[in-house]
Amino acid sequence: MARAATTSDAFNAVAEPRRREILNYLALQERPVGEIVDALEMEQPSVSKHLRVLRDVGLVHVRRDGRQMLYRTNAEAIRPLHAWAGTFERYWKHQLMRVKERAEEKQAR
Amino acid sequence: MARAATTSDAFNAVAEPRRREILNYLALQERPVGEIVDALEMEQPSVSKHLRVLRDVGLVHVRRDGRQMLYRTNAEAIRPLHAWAGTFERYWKHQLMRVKERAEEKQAR
DNA sequence: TTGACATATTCCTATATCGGAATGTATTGT
DNA sequence: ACAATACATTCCGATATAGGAATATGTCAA
Repeated sequence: MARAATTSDAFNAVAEPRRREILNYLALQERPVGEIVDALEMEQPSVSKHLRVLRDVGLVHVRRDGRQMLYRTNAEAIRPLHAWAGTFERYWKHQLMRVKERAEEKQAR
Repeated sequence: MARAATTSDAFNAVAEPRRREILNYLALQERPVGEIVDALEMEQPSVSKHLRVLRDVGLVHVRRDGRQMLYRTNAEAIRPLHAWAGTFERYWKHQLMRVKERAEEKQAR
C-alpha cells in the first residue's frame, strides 16, 4: 500500500510547511487568496490547492465576497493537535526536572 | 517536485497515525521492539521502519540492552508541535467566546 | 454580451513514502 | 563455532502527493 491521504486529517494537513504558513497568516483575520499569494510569495494555483486541502479537513473557513474568496483559519480544528501534543507535557516536564536535579547535584559537589 | 521528506521534521513524522500510536505507547516507559510489535499488532519490519523515522527526527531515544533495543519517547521533541498549535489558542478561545455570547443573546430574547 | 479580474481545477511529472517479503546484522547461549 | 533470538535494512510495487503550466469557472463592470 501507500501513504495515507493528506486530506484525511489535520495532522497530515499541517505536516506541510506551506500550509502552516497559510494557517498562521489567516489566524488574525480573513484574507482573499490574492493577498496570501503576495504575502507568502507562492504561486496562485499552489495556494488554491493548499487551501483546498485545509478546507477539506476543516482547518479553514471560506466565504465569498464578490469575486474574492475570503479565507480564515478555523482555530477550533487545531485543538485536537494541541491536545494530543499536550498529553506529553507531563513527560517533558518530568524530563526537564531530572536534568535540573542532575545539574544541582553537580553544583553541590 | 514532490512532497517534503517525512524525516525532515516532527510535524511530518507524527502525521502518520501508527507513529503517533508508537509515541503514545513509549511515553510511559521504554520498551523493546518486540513489545511494540505485540502491543500494537504491527509487523516487526514496519515497527523498525517507523522507529527509524522517529529516531531520525529525535522523537525517540534508543539504547541497547543485550540483543534488545529499548526505545522511549523523547517528549522534549514534541514541544515545538505543542507550541505551534498553542499559538492558536487565543483564537479558538475567542471563537468559543463569540459562540457563547450569541447563545446568551438568544437566551435574553 | 464582452472583457477583465479572482480563483479553482486539471494534466503531467518527479519523488516520497508505506507495507510486505526476503535478507542482513548483532548478540547471547551452548 | 553455531544456532537462535531480536532487530534493521533492502528491494519491490502501488499510491499519494507537490509544483508548474495551461485551462476552466465564476463574478463584476461597462
